[in-house]
Amino acid sequence: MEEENLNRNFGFLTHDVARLMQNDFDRRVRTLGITRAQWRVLMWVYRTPGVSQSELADTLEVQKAALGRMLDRLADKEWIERRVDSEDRRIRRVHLSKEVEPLIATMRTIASELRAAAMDGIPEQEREKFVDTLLHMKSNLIKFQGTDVIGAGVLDNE
Amino acid sequence: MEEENLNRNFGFLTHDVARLMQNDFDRRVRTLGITRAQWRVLMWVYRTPGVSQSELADTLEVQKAALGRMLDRLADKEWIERRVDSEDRRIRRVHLSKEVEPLIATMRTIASELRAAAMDGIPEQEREKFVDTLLHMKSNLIKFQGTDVIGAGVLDNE
DNA sequence: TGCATATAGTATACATGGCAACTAAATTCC
DNA sequence: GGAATTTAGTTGCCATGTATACTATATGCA
Repeated sequence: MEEENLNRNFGFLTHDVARLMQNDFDRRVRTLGITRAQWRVLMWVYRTPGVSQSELADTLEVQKAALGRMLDRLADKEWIERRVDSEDRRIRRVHLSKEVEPLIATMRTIASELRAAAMDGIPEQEREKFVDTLLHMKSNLIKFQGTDVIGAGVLDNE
Repeated sequence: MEEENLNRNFGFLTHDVARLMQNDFDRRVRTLGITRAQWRVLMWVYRTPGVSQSELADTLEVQKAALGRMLDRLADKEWIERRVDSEDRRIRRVHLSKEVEPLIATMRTIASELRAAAMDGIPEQEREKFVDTLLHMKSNLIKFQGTDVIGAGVLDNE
Protein backbone atom coordinates (compact mmCIF):
# COMPACT_ATOMS: atom_id res chain seq x y z
CA MET A 1 0.00 0.00 0.00
CA GLU A 2 1.55 3.27 -1.11
CA GLU A 3 1.97 6.14 1.33
CA GLU A 4 -0.58 8.91 1.56
CA ASN A 5 -0.93 11.92 3.80
CA LEU A 6 -4.08 11.22 5.77
CA ASN A 7 -3.86 14.71 7.22
CA ARG A 8 -4.34 16.31 3.80
CA ASN A 9 -7.28 14.09 2.89
CA PHE A 10 -9.98 16.66 2.19
CA GLY A 11 -12.71 14.09 2.72
CA PHE A 12 -11.85 13.71 6.38
CA LEU A 13 -10.70 17.32 6.70
CA THR A 14 -14.02 18.73 5.54
CA HIS A 15 -15.76 16.47 8.01
CA ASP A 16 -13.50 17.63 10.86
CA VAL A 17 -13.92 21.32 10.10
CA ALA A 18 -17.70 20.98 9.83
CA ARG A 19 -17.86 19.14 13.15
CA LEU A 20 -15.57 21.60 14.92
CA MET A 21 -17.62 24.57 13.71
CA GLN A 22 -20.82 22.91 14.80
CA ASN A 23 -19.40 22.07 18.22
CA ASP A 24 -17.97 25.54 18.80
CA PHE A 25 -21.26 27.08 17.82
CA ASP A 26 -23.39 24.74 19.91
CA ARG A 27 -21.15 25.17 22.94
CA ARG A 28 -21.47 28.95 22.73
CA VAL A 29 -25.25 29.07 22.47
CA ARG A 30 -26.17 26.13 24.66
CA THR A 31 -27.57 28.46 27.32
CA LEU A 32 -30.18 29.58 24.77
CA GLY A 33 -31.43 26.01 24.43
CA ILE A 34 -30.82 25.90 20.70
CA THR A 35 -28.40 24.18 18.32
CA ARG A 36 -26.90 25.24 15.03
CA ALA A 37 -28.98 22.76 13.07
CA GLN A 38 -32.17 24.07 14.66
CA TRP A 39 -31.16 27.65 14.03
CA ARG A 40 -30.54 26.85 10.38
CA VAL A 41 -34.11 25.59 10.09
CA LEU A 42 -35.42 28.75 11.76
CA MET A 43 -33.37 30.90 9.35
CA TRP A 44 -34.99 29.31 6.33
CA VAL A 45 -38.49 29.52 7.76
CA TYR A 46 -37.79 33.17 8.49
CA ARG A 47 -36.86 33.63 4.82
CA THR A 48 -39.75 31.59 3.41
CA PRO A 49 -42.64 31.64 5.87
CA GLY A 50 -45.29 29.02 5.17
CA VAL A 51 -42.85 26.68 3.45
CA SER A 52 -43.92 23.04 3.42
CA GLN A 53 -41.91 20.37 5.21
CA SER A 54 -40.91 18.69 1.97
CA GLU A 55 -39.73 21.94 0.43
CA LEU A 56 -37.75 22.69 3.57
CA ALA A 57 -36.19 19.23 3.58
CA ASP A 58 -35.16 19.73 -0.06
CA THR A 59 -33.63 23.12 0.67
CA LEU A 60 -31.63 21.85 3.61
CA GLU A 61 -30.70 18.63 1.79
CA VAL A 62 -31.87 16.44 4.66
CA GLN A 63 -34.44 13.71 4.63
CA LYS A 64 -38.03 14.42 5.53
CA ALA A 65 -37.79 12.16 8.57
CA ALA A 66 -34.85 14.10 9.99
CA LEU A 67 -36.51 17.43 9.35
CA GLY A 68 -39.80 16.21 10.83
CA ARG A 69 -38.17 15.36 14.13
CA MET A 70 -36.30 18.65 14.19
CA LEU A 71 -39.62 20.44 13.74
CA ASP A 72 -41.07 18.34 16.58
CA ARG A 73 -38.38 19.68 18.89
CA LEU A 74 -38.82 23.25 17.62
CA ALA A 75 -42.59 22.99 18.07
CA ASP A 76 -42.11 21.66 21.62
CA LYS A 77 -40.29 24.90 22.40
CA GLU A 78 -43.05 26.83 20.62
CA TRP A 79 -40.61 28.38 18.16
CA ILE A 80 -42.49 27.14 15.11
CA GLU A 81 -46.03 26.17 14.29
CA ARG A 82 -47.29 23.69 11.66
CA ARG A 83 -50.47 24.63 9.84
CA VAL A 84 -52.27 22.21 7.55
CA ASP A 85 -52.61 23.51 4.01
CA SER A 86 -56.19 24.44 3.19
CA GLU A 87 -56.06 22.95 -0.29
CA ASP A 88 -53.96 19.83 0.22
CA ARG A 89 -54.42 18.22 3.59
CA ARG A 90 -51.20 16.21 3.29
CA ILE A 91 -49.14 19.37 3.44
CA ARG A 92 -48.11 21.00 6.70
CA ARG A 93 -46.81 24.55 6.36
CA VAL A 94 -44.26 25.87 8.81
CA HIS A 95 -44.45 29.30 10.45
CA LEU A 96 -42.30 31.05 13.05
CA SER A 97 -43.71 32.16 16.35
CA LYS A 98 -43.31 35.82 17.31
CA GLU A 99 -41.04 35.07 20.25
CA VAL A 100 -38.33 33.43 18.19
CA GLU A 101 -37.34 36.35 15.95
CA PRO A 102 -34.97 38.12 18.35
CA LEU A 103 -33.33 34.74 18.97
CA ILE A 104 -32.61 34.39 15.27
CA ALA A 105 -30.88 37.77 15.19
CA THR A 106 -28.77 36.88 18.23
CA MET A 107 -27.72 33.57 16.73
CA ARG A 108 -26.82 35.24 13.46
CA THR A 109 -24.37 37.55 15.23
CA ILE A 110 -22.77 34.65 17.05
CA ALA A 111 -22.51 32.67 13.82
CA SER A 112 -20.86 35.60 12.11
CA GLU A 113 -18.31 35.91 14.90
CA LEU A 114 -17.58 32.20 14.75
CA ARG A 115 -17.07 32.33 10.99
CA ALA A 116 -14.68 35.23 11.46
CA ALA A 117 -12.77 33.25 14.10
CA ALA A 118 -12.58 30.19 11.85
CA MET A 119 -11.25 32.29 8.95
CA ASP A 120 -8.82 34.24 11.10
CA GLY A 121 -5.63 34.92 9.13
CA ILE A 122 -7.12 33.83 5.79
CA PRO A 123 -7.24 36.65 3.20
CA GLU A 124 -10.59 37.65 1.73
CA GLN A 125 -9.75 36.46 -1.76
CA GLU A 126 -8.87 33.00 -0.48
CA ARG A 127 -12.15 32.80 1.42
CA GLU A 128 -14.09 33.46 -1.76
CA LYS A 129 -12.10 30.78 -3.58
CA PHE A 130 -12.81 28.41 -0.71
CA VAL A 131 -16.56 28.99 -0.96
CA ASP A 132 -16.41 28.62 -4.75
CA THR A 133 -14.68 25.27 -4.39
CA LEU A 134 -17.23 24.12 -1.81
CA LEU A 135 -20.10 25.08 -4.12
CA HIS A 136 -18.43 23.30 -7.02
CA MET A 137 -17.92 20.17 -4.90
CA LYS A 138 -21.47 20.25 -3.62
CA SER A 139 -22.83 20.40 -7.14
CA ASN A 140 -20.54 17.53 -8.18
CA LEU A 141 -21.66 15.40 -5.26
CA ILE A 142 -25.34 16.04 -5.82
CA LYS A 143 -24.87 15.19 -9.48
CA PHE A 144 -23.20 11.90 -8.60
CA GLN A 145 -25.79 10.99 -5.98
CA GLY A 146 -27.42 7.72 -6.89
CA THR A 147 -24.59 6.87 -9.25
CA ASP A 148 -23.57 3.68 -7.51
CA VAL A 149 -21.15 2.86 -10.31
CA ILE A 150 -17.99 4.19 -8.73
CA GLY A 151 -16.07 1.53 -6.90
CA ALA A 152 -18.15 -1.27 -8.36
CA GLY A 153 -15.23 -2.59 -10.38
CA VAL A 154 -13.07 -2.74 -7.29
CA LEU A 155 -15.68 -4.69 -5.39
CA ASP A 156 -16.07 -7.21 -8.19
CA ASN A 157 -12.34 -7.85 -8.38
CA GLU A 158 -11.77 -8.43 -4.68
CA MET B 1 -32.09 42.23 9.59
CA GLU B 2 -29.76 42.80 6.65
CA GLU B 3 -29.66 40.41 3.72
CA GLU B 4 -27.14 37.62 3.53
CA ASN B 5 -26.58 34.84 1.05
CA LEU B 6 -27.26 31.69 3.04
CA ASN B 7 -26.05 29.65 0.10
CA ARG B 8 -22.54 31.07 0.38
CA ASN B 9 -22.36 30.54 4.14
CA PHE B 10 -19.27 28.35 4.43
CA GLY B 11 -20.36 27.07 7.85
CA PHE B 12 -23.38 25.32 6.42
CA LEU B 13 -21.65 24.62 3.11
CA THR B 14 -18.80 22.73 4.74
CA HIS B 15 -21.34 20.74 6.67
CA ASP B 16 -23.28 19.86 3.50
CA VAL B 17 -20.21 18.83 1.53
CA ALA B 18 -18.95 16.67 4.39
CA ARG B 19 -22.32 14.97 4.72
CA LEU B 20 -22.70 14.41 0.99
CA MET B 21 -19.23 12.84 0.75
CA GLN B 22 -19.95 10.61 3.71
CA ASN B 23 -23.30 9.53 2.27
CA ASP B 24 -21.93 8.82 -1.19
CA PHE B 25 -19.11 6.82 0.30
CA ASP B 26 -21.29 4.86 2.70
CA ARG B 27 -23.85 4.09 0.01
CA ARG B 28 -21.15 2.69 -2.25
CA VAL B 29 -19.58 0.39 0.32
CA ARG B 30 -22.64 -0.64 2.27
CA THR B 31 -22.44 -4.19 0.92
CA LEU B 32 -19.11 -4.53 2.72
CA GLY B 33 -20.76 -3.82 6.06
CA ILE B 34 -18.50 -0.87 6.82
CA THR B 35 -18.85 2.92 7.00
CA ARG B 36 -16.45 5.73 6.25
CA ALA B 37 -16.03 6.60 9.91
CA GLN B 38 -15.15 3.01 10.74
CA TRP B 39 -12.74 2.79 7.85
CA ARG B 40 -11.01 5.94 9.05
CA VAL B 41 -10.38 4.31 12.40
CA LEU B 42 -9.02 1.19 10.69
CA MET B 43 -6.69 3.35 8.54
CA TRP B 44 -5.11 4.92 11.58
CA VAL B 45 -4.74 1.63 13.42
CA TYR B 46 -3.12 0.25 10.28
CA ARG B 47 -0.65 3.15 10.40
CA THR B 48 0.00 2.98 14.12
CA PRO B 49 -0.63 -0.55 15.36
CA GLY B 50 -0.92 -0.83 19.12
CA VAL B 51 -2.10 2.76 19.53
CA SER B 52 -4.06 3.42 22.71
CA GLN B 53 -7.70 4.46 22.62
CA SER B 54 -6.91 7.89 24.01
CA GLU B 55 -4.18 8.52 21.45
CA LEU B 56 -6.54 7.41 18.70
CA ALA B 57 -9.32 9.67 19.97
CA ASP B 58 -6.87 12.59 19.99
CA THR B 59 -5.73 11.85 16.44
CA LEU B 60 -9.27 11.62 15.10
CA GLU B 61 -10.42 14.61 17.19
CA VAL B 62 -13.36 12.71 18.61
CA GLN B 63 -14.18 12.09 22.24
CA LYS B 64 -13.07 8.92 23.94
CA ALA B 65 -16.67 7.84 24.42
CA ALA B 66 -17.46 8.09 20.72
CA LEU B 67 -14.29 6.24 19.76
CA GLY B 68 -14.89 3.55 22.38
CA ARG B 69 -18.28 2.75 20.93
CA MET B 70 -16.90 2.71 17.41
CA LEU B 71 -14.29 0.20 18.56
CA ASP B 72 -17.07 -1.88 20.14
CA ARG B 73 -18.73 -2.17 16.73
CA LEU B 74 -15.43 -2.92 15.01
CA ALA B 75 -14.58 -5.55 17.61
CA ASP B 76 -18.01 -7.16 17.16
CA LYS B 77 -17.10 -7.71 13.52
CA GLU B 78 -13.68 -8.98 14.63
CA TRP B 79 -11.86 -6.33 12.63
CA ILE B 80 -9.92 -5.02 15.63
CA GLU B 81 -8.73 -6.38 18.93
CA ARG B 82 -8.09 -4.53 22.20
CA ARG B 83 -5.12 -5.68 24.27
CA VAL B 84 -4.49 -4.42 27.79
CA ASP B 85 -1.09 -2.74 28.14
CA SER B 86 1.32 -4.82 30.17
CA GLU B 87 2.73 -1.85 32.10
CA ASP B 88 -0.36 0.32 32.60
CA ARG B 89 -3.51 -1.66 33.08
CA ARG B 90 -5.76 1.31 32.33
CA ILE B 91 -4.58 1.38 28.71
CA ARG B 92 -6.13 -0.77 26.00
CA ARG B 93 -4.08 -0.98 22.82
CA VAL B 94 -5.81 -1.46 19.48
CA HIS B 95 -4.65 -3.94 16.85
CA LEU B 96 -6.05 -4.96 13.46
CA SER B 97 -7.12 -8.49 12.73
CA LYS B 98 -5.54 -10.22 9.74
CA GLU B 99 -8.80 -10.42 7.81
CA VAL B 100 -9.37 -6.70 7.66
CA GLU B 101 -6.30 -5.62 5.70
CA PRO B 102 -7.60 -6.35 2.19
CA LEU B 103 -10.77 -4.48 3.13
CA ILE B 104 -8.73 -1.39 3.96
CA ALA B 105 -7.07 -1.44 0.55
CA THR B 106 -10.41 -1.80 -1.20
CA MET B 107 -11.91 1.08 0.73
CA ARG B 108 -8.94 3.26 -0.04
CA THR B 109 -9.46 2.82 -3.76
CA ILE B 110 -13.13 3.68 -3.47
CA ALA B 111 -12.33 6.74 -1.35
CA SER B 112 -9.82 7.92 -3.91
CA GLU B 113 -12.38 7.58 -6.70
CA LEU B 114 -14.96 9.47 -4.69
CA ARG B 115 -12.51 12.30 -3.97
CA ALA B 116 -11.74 12.51 -7.68
CA ALA B 117 -15.47 12.69 -8.46
CA ALA B 118 -16.02 15.40 -5.85
CA MET B 119 -13.14 17.47 -7.25
CA ASP B 120 -14.13 16.94 -10.87
CA GLY B 121 -13.46 20.09 -12.86
CA ILE B 122 -11.42 21.76 -10.11
CA PRO B 123 -7.80 22.44 -11.11
CA GLU B 124 -5.00 20.89 -9.07
CA GLN B 125 -3.70 24.20 -7.75
CA GLU B 126 -7.13 25.13 -6.45
CA ARG B 127 -7.44 21.76 -4.68
CA GLU B 128 -4.21 22.41 -2.84
CA LYS B 129 -5.40 25.88 -1.82
CA PHE B 130 -8.63 24.31 -0.64
CA VAL B 131 -6.83 21.82 1.57
CA ASP B 132 -4.56 24.58 2.90
CA THR B 133 -7.59 26.64 3.86
CA LEU B 134 -9.22 23.65 5.55
CA LEU B 135 -6.06 22.99 7.55
CA HIS B 136 -5.83 26.65 8.53
CA MET B 137 -9.47 26.65 9.63
CA LYS B 138 -9.08 23.43 11.57
CA SER B 139 -6.14 24.83 13.46
CA ASN B 140 -8.08 28.04 14.17
CA LEU B 141 -11.07 26.10 15.46
CA ILE B 142 -8.99 23.85 17.68
CA LYS B 143 -7.20 26.90 19.06
CA PHE B 144 -10.51 28.58 19.90
CA GLN B 145 -11.98 25.45 21.45
CA GLY B 146 -12.93 26.15 25.03
CA THR B 147 -12.81 29.90 24.41
CA ASP B 148 -16.43 30.54 25.32
CA VAL B 149 -15.85 34.28 25.11
CA ILE B 150 -17.11 34.82 21.58
CA GLY B 151 -20.75 35.79 21.51
CA ALA B 152 -20.87 36.44 25.24
CA GLY B 153 -21.33 40.16 24.71
CA VAL B 154 -24.28 39.57 22.46
CA LEU B 155 -25.92 37.34 25.00
CA ASP B 156 -25.48 39.88 27.78
CA ASN B 157 -27.03 42.66 25.74
CA GLU B 158 -30.15 40.80 24.68
C1' DT C 1 -66.24 6.29 -11.22
C1' DG C 2 -62.56 3.64 -9.34
C1' DC C 3 -58.10 1.65 -9.12
C1' DA C 4 -53.04 2.46 -9.64
C1' DT C 5 -49.59 5.51 -8.59
C1' DA C 6 -47.34 9.42 -6.56
C1' DT C 7 -46.57 12.57 -2.77
C1' DA C 8 -46.46 14.41 2.28
C1' DG C 9 -45.42 13.23 6.44
C1' DT C 10 -44.50 9.86 10.40
C1' DA C 11 -42.34 5.84 12.85
C1' DT C 12 -38.55 2.77 13.68
C1' DA C 13 -33.92 1.11 13.77
C1' DC C 14 -29.26 2.21 13.46
C1' DA C 15 -24.52 5.00 13.23
C1' DT C 16 -22.04 8.88 14.73
C1' DG C 17 -21.08 12.47 17.70
C1' DG C 18 -21.59 15.55 21.91
C1' DC C 19 -21.75 16.08 27.22
C1' DA C 20 -21.74 14.40 31.93
C1' DA C 21 -21.07 11.12 35.40
C1' DC C 22 -18.87 7.19 36.68
C1' DT C 23 -14.97 3.29 37.81
C1' DA C 24 -10.38 1.75 37.93
C1' DA C 25 -5.69 2.53 37.89
C1' DA C 26 -1.58 5.42 38.08
C1' DT C 27 0.81 9.46 39.73
C1' DT C 28 1.80 13.43 42.76
C1' DC C 29 2.60 15.51 46.82
C1' DC C 30 2.73 15.86 51.67
C1' DG D 1 2.89 5.38 53.07
C1' DG D 2 -1.44 7.50 52.05
C1' DA D 3 -4.71 11.01 50.48
C1' DA D 4 -5.61 13.95 46.48
C1' DT D 5 -5.37 14.39 41.75
C1' DT D 6 -4.95 12.88 37.06
C1' DT D 7 -5.66 9.69 33.33
C1' DA D 8 -7.99 5.72 30.57
C1' DG D 9 -11.95 3.96 29.44
C1' DT D 10 -17.15 2.96 29.90
C1' DT D 11 -22.00 4.08 30.37
C1' DG D 12 -26.23 6.88 29.89
C1' DC D 13 -28.79 10.38 27.63
C1' DC D 14 -29.54 13.26 23.74
C1' DA D 15 -29.26 15.55 18.73
C1' DT D 16 -28.59 14.75 14.04
C1' DG D 17 -28.50 12.06 10.17
C1' DT D 18 -29.47 7.76 6.98
C1' DA D 19 -32.51 3.92 5.32
C1' DT D 20 -36.80 1.63 5.25
C1' DA D 21 -41.48 0.84 5.87
C1' DC D 22 -45.78 2.71 6.90
C1' DT D 23 -50.38 5.89 6.64
C1' DA D 24 -53.10 9.35 4.60
C1' DT D 25 -54.20 12.09 0.85
C1' DA D 26 -54.17 13.53 -3.97
C1' DT D 27 -53.80 12.65 -8.84
C1' DG D 28 -53.98 10.26 -13.26
C1' DC D 29 -55.89 7.23 -16.33
C1' DA D 30 -58.87 3.31 -18.11
